[in-house]
Amino acid sequence: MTTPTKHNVVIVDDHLLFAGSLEKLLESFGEFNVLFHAKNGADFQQKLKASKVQPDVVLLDINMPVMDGFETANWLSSYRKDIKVLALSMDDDEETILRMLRCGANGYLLKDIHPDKLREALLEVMTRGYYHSEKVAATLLHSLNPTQKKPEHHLKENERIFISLACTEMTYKEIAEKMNLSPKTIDGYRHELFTRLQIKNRVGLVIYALKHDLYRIQ
Amino acid sequence: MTTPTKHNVVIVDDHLLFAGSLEKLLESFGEFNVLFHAKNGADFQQKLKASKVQPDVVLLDINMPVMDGFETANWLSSYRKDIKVLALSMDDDEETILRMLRCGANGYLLKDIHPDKLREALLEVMTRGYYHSEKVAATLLHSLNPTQKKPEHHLKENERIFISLACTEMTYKEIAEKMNLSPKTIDGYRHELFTRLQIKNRVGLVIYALKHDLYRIQ
DNA sequence: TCAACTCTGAGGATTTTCCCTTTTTTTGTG
DNA sequence: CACAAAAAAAGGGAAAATCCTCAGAGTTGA
Repeated sequence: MTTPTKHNVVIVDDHLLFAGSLEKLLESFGEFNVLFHAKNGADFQQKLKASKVQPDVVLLDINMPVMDGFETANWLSSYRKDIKVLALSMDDDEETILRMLRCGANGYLLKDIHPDKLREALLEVMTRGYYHSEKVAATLLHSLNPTQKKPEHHLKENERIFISLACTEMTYKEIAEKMNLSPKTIDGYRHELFTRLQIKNRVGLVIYALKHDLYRIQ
Repeated sequence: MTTPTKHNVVIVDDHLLFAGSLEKLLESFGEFNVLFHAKNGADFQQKLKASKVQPDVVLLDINMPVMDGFETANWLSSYRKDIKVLALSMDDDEETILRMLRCGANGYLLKDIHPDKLREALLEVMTRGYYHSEKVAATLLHSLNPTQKKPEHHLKENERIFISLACTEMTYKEIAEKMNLSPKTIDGYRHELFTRLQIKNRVGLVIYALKHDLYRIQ
């Protein structure tokens, strides 16, 4: 696959040295043309609006002053969806990766990758629309499997039932009827659970239930 | 990149005709060797345990009798994690795709793709560990952005704050203090919201908040 | 058999929540 | 400024939730 015209790239990074050398690297590949640099999101917004040529891809650092990568990606994805965003970061924790992707990044690259990977990622993000390294792909898949939150406190069957009913708009009296128990027994359940789970009121119970998957919204 | 030995593939699909032609296709690529066929998950289990050579990749149909693709992938990912699973299906709905990935599939292919894509997917799933078509990648990303459940009821800033505080174990009096308002004002907020959102008590408020992403667990 | 334990539930007190109505204060606008 | 609308606050009262202590009925196990 040959490309007649070069792909236009913009680099947004507050570290001049890094941005500069990144440009050299990109140009050494021969397929890319760096339109301009920006030192943060706000700077990027300005320069992008002023630029006659629009970039195909933006290499976006996450940690920046003034307007960070999250904000910038968010803005760009509403401003021009066709411009691809490749996030660059030192950070490989799930939280950050997912947050960046949620903000509309089309790919996520760790800064410590081999230069060839960068080329691969850039090309892929343009042809395929996305690129994710093994690490990121794994993270994505992992995020699908919400870590099994097992209730550490051993709950009896009736307690389980009571908790899920407590997550509805029923009063305790109604819950008692539904469970064919005296309201006073329900009173006892509640008190026991409050003590055992170290919570103070029904809201705490609802939050506990949701955290431990004893009740599901919708 | 050349491969000295061929990659071993197993096909699990109840449609003999499809499985047979798939084998021919794979062998026409020259890089793959089909170890055996199985007509469902149970059949696959048996044959895998009996086989001396272990496959590198399993092409797994989803819709099968006896033991479907979900179950099979699930089992395989606990039995032998190093055997890659490439799911094959006619189904392109988000639900199915995500479910299959959750069951441990390393890739998801629609049956109506171009044969070349199959080859690409097989090679990629072995080298990279995963493969996802544009459609699937888009689905994955989409699943990150839980469809914006926008509060249909327009909420004022203070109402928003109040709601999220109501999701904690604070009493209304404490919430009032935190918001620098009289408890009676909070009383008013609550009553107004109960009426407007058609809920009966604080639990209803918590549930509403969670549904509409005004409060997040953890 | 008897002590220990669990489940159930009663009595009674206090606090919090919930509801309805009215007043005061703040805010926005011509 | 003046006036209307919105927001904040208050009073009073009923219902629900919360917090104690205690007791009987059944089960279990040494």
